[in-house]
Amino acid sequence: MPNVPDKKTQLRILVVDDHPLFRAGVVTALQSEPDLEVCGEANNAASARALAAQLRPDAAVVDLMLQNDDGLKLVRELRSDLPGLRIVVLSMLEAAVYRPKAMQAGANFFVSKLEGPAAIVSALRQPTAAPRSRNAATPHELAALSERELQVFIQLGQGRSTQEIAAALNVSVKTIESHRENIKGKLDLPHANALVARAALWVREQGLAR
Amino acid sequence: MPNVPDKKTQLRILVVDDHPLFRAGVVTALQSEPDLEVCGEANNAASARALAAQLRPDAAVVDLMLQNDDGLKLVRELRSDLPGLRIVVLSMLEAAVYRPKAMQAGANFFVSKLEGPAAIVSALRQPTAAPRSRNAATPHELAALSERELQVFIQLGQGRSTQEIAAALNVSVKTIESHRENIKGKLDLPHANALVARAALWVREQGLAR
DNA sequence: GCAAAATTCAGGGAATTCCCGAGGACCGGC
DNA sequence: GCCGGTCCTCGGGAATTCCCTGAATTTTGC
Repeated sequence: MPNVPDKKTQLRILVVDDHPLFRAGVVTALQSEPDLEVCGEANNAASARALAAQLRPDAAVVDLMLQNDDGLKLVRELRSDLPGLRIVVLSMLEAAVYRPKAMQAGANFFVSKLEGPAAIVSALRQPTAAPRSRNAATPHELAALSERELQVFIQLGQGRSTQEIAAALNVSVKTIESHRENIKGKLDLPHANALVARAALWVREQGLAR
Repeated sequence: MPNVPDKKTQLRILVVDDHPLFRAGVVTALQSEPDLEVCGEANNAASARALAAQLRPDAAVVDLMLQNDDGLKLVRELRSDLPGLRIVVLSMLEAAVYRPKAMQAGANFFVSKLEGPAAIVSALRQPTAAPRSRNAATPHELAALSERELQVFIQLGQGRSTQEIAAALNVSVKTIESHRENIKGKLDLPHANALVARAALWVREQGLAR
């Protein structure tokens, strides 16, 4: 029943997102384009890699915030597994912070979820930009934070104690203390209270609040 | 052109979500059900209220995390505007935390975005659970704080250290420590980080920042 | 493969937090 | 006028955190 366009020009796409509703939205949007074909869907990193290896799609649309996995790590792995893969990263979070990280991890495009389906379709059709790591302008002040530091920063903003964070991340309290110090350095914050207050506001803006 | 089922049994639904992709997913899912009809879409609180007033839908599907607006506030307003409206709240965030908040704000159902489209459809078809809006208000959870405690609380929220606050108020550090302890007791906060984070959010809401 | 960055943690003194207690001021009620 | 309650102010002291230095290991970037 479905029309079968020229297979040479049809892009086969893998969609990775752990939110069923959101994934459905993406798939619907892509399926309505005749030159795009969703060849697989995954809701976690492991099945994404497995499907990618098996299906060898032309492109992958990957959500950064996977429930149990690290989206950036998945991007790196996919880039390593299939160097020619066109990777479009989606993220709910602030583009200024995560675009550089995503691009550096090997993504070809970054689309905010605030943008519409057209942005994804457009990205998929773009002549493949090299996985340029050179991030464009205005790096957000928090872009300087590493992934781990961001995790700690978020939990601080949620009002958790150093001890609680250490327990949650399964590392020593000393490690969290180090992260706190590094974050303070990168954000130029004078002491603990300023750090927590700053983190709380950011977390609120990002909708990550308790 | 469109099929026109029995108007008595067809539910007219307003979809509110600021993420175009996500909204598309929801709309697609609902439109595929013959007894449901999406009569309007909004991407912010203001247009949601306007559309609700104009279209008078039977139900609304509302995302809790709107970029520039407060989803809970919108739910309260919709409940107040159209007491008979069936409100289904969607949220990316932790259900255990936000379900009670949403229900108290006047929602009839709460669906996690981790659940599929079926959960929304199912919720819309449920016999309406009482809205039990018994909210009235949360006048000032901070009303219990004394004048002095409020001063300390505000400065904590502005990211100042105990020492800085003591200097600013011309009292001993020990005094500020006491105030901190009393505030923690009154607001039922477990430790310093929770206190500062809480204060930072309140200070921002009141426009007292920096 | 090498340099840089990230992540992990230790040691240890300084500082803060946290709990217990307490004295004087103020205020409304009996 | 006495009494109970709250407020504001501090002290002692143990527990905890902060903060700085240093460092080993792993990961990432050319």
